Amino acid sequence: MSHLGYGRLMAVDREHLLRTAASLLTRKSTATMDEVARAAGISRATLHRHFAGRDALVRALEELGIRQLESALEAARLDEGGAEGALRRLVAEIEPSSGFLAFLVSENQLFEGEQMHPGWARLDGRIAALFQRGQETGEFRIDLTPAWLTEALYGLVGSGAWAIHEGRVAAKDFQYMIVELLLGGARRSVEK
Amino acid sequence: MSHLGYGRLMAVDREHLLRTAASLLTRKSTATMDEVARAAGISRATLHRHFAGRDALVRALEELGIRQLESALEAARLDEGGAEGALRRLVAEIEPSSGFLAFLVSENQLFEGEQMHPGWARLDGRIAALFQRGQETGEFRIDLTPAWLTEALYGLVGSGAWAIHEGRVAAKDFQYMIVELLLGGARRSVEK
DNA sequence: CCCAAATGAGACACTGATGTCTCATCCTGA
DNA sequence: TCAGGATGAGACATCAGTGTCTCATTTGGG
Repeated sequence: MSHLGYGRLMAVDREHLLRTAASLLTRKSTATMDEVARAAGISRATLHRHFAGRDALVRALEELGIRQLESALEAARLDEGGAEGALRRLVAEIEPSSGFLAFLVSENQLFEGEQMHPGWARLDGRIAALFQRGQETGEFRIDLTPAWLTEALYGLVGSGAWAIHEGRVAAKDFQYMIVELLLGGARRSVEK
Repeated sequence: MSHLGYGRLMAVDREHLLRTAASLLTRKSTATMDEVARAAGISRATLHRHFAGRDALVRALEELGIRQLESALEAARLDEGGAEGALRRLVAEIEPSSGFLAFLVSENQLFEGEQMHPGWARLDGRIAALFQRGQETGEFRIDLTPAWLTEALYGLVGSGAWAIHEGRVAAKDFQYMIVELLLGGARRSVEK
């Protein structure tokens, strides 16, 4: 018998379907429902049976992205050790999802007006809290607000993913580029 | 008689029309041709008489954005004085166009595959040259490539514009936030 | 082996946006 | 004043994508 949506026959793996859709839409944000279905190796009819429409699909992808970012935060153990080390771990954990997250951010801007998923606010808060902790321990400067540093992190992650995608920088430098710029800036400091 | 597109009667000011469209699309990137026309106070038919289609309009807007950014580069006098000062002037000059440029960047990503306007490459080169000059004078660190610093600048400008639009940070802090983060980073340095 | 669930393929209507066209009207310069 | 260019309003066809539906087929558990 079925409990909650899981019948006896499970030909399509919803999670795998979502990840395939995420991968495709990361590359081509305007992909059609038909293209998404084909990419996942299923028919458009079946795709519609799992997600009422494009909107529902994007919403589900949004939750996937939130889960991925939450996992990254967990894995980075933001509360442990120095704030700088925590930030380095965070960027490293975010990297695999960076392209997908950039897609979701651009989609979110389109949802403007409608209420956004509360998960983003929670995540923003946790990242901002990391910056604030760094400020309180004296590691980070206090004239840049945690909110701005959080936004800047998103922006740099997006720029990094894009720059790599365009071949302007090497993929292996992702982490270093972002963390070094975010932490140290472009200015050549004296004590280095 | 008319020479090249400029007839005797010029009821619609093409430049003003473009700026109105830019303003609207900056706020609502999915705006319809009809909405663009209404925003400019003209009919859809007239809009089509000036721009063959949505694509042509976006292309024209792209050139407007390139012109604006070029003007910003000129006004910032990138070759004068220290690289840091030049960068501060550049960000200040870019600020008024930041939202519009962010729109164009997102549109450009959609044009992926087709050849992009050569103006962007020229601008990228000029900005990258500024960072390189800073590296050669010893002002900037050399472990972050000019190409990455250029991308990072775009990303931070976009994040700044977005953060202000969302009300997460104050508009008056735009310049300071971006330049300080880009130059000095979040880390609290010793000599400050 | 059998049945029910799940899927694939395709037809269909609907929608929103686009691009084209016509015609009446307005405006401006000569 | 007048002629021609420019505009506004609207009709129209087109197109792509979406959402719904049906029906035949496949699949896998009991």
